Amino acid sequence: MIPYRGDMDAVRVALVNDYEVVARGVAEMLRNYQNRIHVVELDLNKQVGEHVDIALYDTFATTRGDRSEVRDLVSNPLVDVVAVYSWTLEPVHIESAMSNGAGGYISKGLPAAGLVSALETIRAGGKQLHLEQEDAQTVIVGDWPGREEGLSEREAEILALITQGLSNAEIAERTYLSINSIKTYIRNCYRRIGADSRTNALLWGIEHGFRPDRVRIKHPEPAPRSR
Amino acid sequence: MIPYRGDMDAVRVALVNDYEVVARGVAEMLRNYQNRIHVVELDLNKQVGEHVDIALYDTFATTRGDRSEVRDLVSNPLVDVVAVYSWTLEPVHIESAMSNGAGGYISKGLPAAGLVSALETIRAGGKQLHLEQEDAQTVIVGDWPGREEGLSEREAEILALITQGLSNAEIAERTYLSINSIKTYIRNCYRRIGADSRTNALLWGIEHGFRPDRVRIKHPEPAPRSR
DNA sequence: GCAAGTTTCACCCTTTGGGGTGAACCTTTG
DNA sequence: CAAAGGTTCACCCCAAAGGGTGAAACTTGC
Repeated sequence: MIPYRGDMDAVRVALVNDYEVVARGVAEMLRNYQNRIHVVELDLNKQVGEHVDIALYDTFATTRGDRSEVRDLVSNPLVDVVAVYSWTLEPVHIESAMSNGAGGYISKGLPAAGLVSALETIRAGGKQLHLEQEDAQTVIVGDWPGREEGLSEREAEILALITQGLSNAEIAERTYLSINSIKTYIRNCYRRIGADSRTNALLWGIEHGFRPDRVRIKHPEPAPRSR
Repeated sequence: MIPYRGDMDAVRVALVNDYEVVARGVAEMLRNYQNRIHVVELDLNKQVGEHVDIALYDTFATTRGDRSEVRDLVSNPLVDVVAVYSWTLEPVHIESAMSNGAGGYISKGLPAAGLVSALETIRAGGKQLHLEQEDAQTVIVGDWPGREEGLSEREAEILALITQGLSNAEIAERTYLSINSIKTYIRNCYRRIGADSRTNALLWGIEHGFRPDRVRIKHPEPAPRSR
């Protein structure tokens, strides 16, 4: 009845992040596992537009700070399970995501095989948390804006949040880091890209792919005034 | 020999400013004087690409801070005379422009008729400085980005320079104003557009036409780093 | 093992930005 | 004439940003 048995068993996964290069990087990681993971295209609005077993939500530079993405994904009837994919592994953050309805939490530190295994396990209703790799395999990392320019993923994330217009305090809150860590990243980031001010860094970011592909930038609405 | 006597006498003028809406605003002012002023289109690079009697250089939010635009225009063999069009009328600034090769200086406070008259006079080799209107005519102002959103021209100029990535000190220097004036304008500007930070104002500016149409934004070059 | 890179954080100090108040002058509008 | 708006500036004070130094833990590559 079904032409391909492999496709029938493959986990249907939507990769969700506002930076296409990030989603593409994850897709690239999964390329060698096409018989086990079927990456589903998002619709024109970058939404999950067809049924998927798992929406894999990458937390890189989230454009909303209230974790509402997870709740939105959970409430999408086309999504069976939402799995959060993040470097942040503290229990308080994991709990927060789960309480928002996530059905899985996967560390970005896992190698591709571990990610695949985690997705399959979650789809099958098994263990939800996949935080550590189980053997010493080489971790193949994904992709992010600014990587070609020499930015680490964390540096890139901070710059992306600057490019969204967030203050240092807001970035610290968004990333669960200390303000001091943020300042350190900013310092390093400016040094790398040759910026000497926030506005210049922001403009550099806009020119180098740091603008989210979904335009949900935090900035003020116009204030009309009669003149 | 010449089909239209009017066109033969009309002053050929190129309107030069990095914000198209500004140039368009001036062109609109001159619309009722088409028999006396022929506005010449710029080429695809926004350069003066054909012979003109006068290049009218509007100083709104100049994207270069060293007055090199005037010198560049002066050295363009297609340009007979460069006239600076500005609100700034202090002798020191006028002298600076003239010493850079400008052959005229016109106040933006002149009504359209005064501007037309000034252009004709300059083209004819007469008086170079046209700083005050000679009678109480209604001043029809030009246009600038953000005008529809309720920004005054000065507020818009400051925001445009913020959007170019300049610091307050740099803006003060560029506009010949005190740092305190800049801060006042910024305050008022933020209130009008509903911004609470520079980065948000910058992002607003980008979304609302404050990006120069010629991409000569002051921002850093990439700093490549081997990784 | 060592060096370099990444991540995270503290602390010190300076610079830049931002909100407020007040004031003067000019122009336009009612 | 008065009010409103635009332009310009001073001054006060605080917040946010930014540069520096140091340190710890971990990972990766030589």
